[in-house]
Amino acid sequence: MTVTAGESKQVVGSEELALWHVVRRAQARVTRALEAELLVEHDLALASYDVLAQLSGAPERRLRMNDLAERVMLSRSGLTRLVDRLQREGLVERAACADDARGLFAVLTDDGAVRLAEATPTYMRGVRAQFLGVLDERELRRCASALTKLFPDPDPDPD
Amino acid sequence: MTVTAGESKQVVGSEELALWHVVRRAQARVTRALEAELLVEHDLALASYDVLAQLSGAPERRLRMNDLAERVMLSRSGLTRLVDRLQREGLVERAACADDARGLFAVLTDDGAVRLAEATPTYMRGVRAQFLGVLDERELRRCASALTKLFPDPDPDPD
DNA sequence: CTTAAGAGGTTGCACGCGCATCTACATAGT
DNA sequence: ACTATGTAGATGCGCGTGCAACCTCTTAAG
Repeated sequence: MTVTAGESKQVVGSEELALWHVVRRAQARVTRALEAELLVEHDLALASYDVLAQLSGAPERRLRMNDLAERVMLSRSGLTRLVDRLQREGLVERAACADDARGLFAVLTDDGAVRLAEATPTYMRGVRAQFLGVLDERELRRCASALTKLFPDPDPDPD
Repeated sequence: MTVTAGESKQVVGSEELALWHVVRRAQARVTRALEAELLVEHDLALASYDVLAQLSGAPERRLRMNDLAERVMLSRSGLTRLVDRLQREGLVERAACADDARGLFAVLTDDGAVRLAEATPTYMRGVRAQFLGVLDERELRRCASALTKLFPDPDPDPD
């Protein structure tokens, strides 16, 4: 701990903290833009898009609720409600699990697949426009590899 | 648009999208950890910490509500409520603005400064542990510079 | 001075989320 | 078989947040 816990200003690894702040700002910015675009153009929240995308990339287009919750970074209860909504819209179904009687699958319906396909270009465009437009490829690759060291992503990246 | 909006799998600039996903995961992960630590150790939400930090770095330890809202990436109404809470805790005060009768300053109190000083080591430690521990300096600097191009940060970085 | 347009902040409202709790099932341990 | 511990999901509840509407003050236009 290189910190003195002083009155109000201390300097410690400012570059590292700067990166963290930049990441926060970037995330917030892109998330907002993406959310708004998806909502107006496809009436689809970003979290919903995430769910559909994960299911789409999964074998048999189905995932256990628990699994899915982890992948979309939601609490179990949060996912329960979200899947409720998506089910009401007919984009997702629940299916019992043969191996485990208490388990449930969230299954992407055909309608869900269609909505996902419709929304994906918007998603792509949003990310590229908001997030990547300015960066060149080498820098992107460096950032990705650097950050990936820390967070080995469990998603097979269905995009 | 290099996207065909196909059935379920299309590939387009996978590195760029991968970076975006990594950033999202990183942000979520660190945010959660930070929030939890600050909450248990200092009974302070991350958003509250942000407000205190911004005020601490501002001249006269005060900022216009509008300004502050933008810096901490909250809507005006969101900030109104947050400052309400902080004011109830005595960490922040509201002060009228001489130049503009409808304007208000949020002002960091001494108690607020103390709480911030107490919490800052936890914040630092959390960021370093969760976010930076694995990365080496050069990579960090590259990421920072790359991302900063996109998001020129308005914060004077009070840390 | 009067009016119109706009910006700063706050309030009503609804929504999405997490935590704690609960039920149902699973898997030991005896 | 019986009990205990743990896991998968769902529900009650409270909280924080954004959007739209509102009020107040400012600024420009006539």
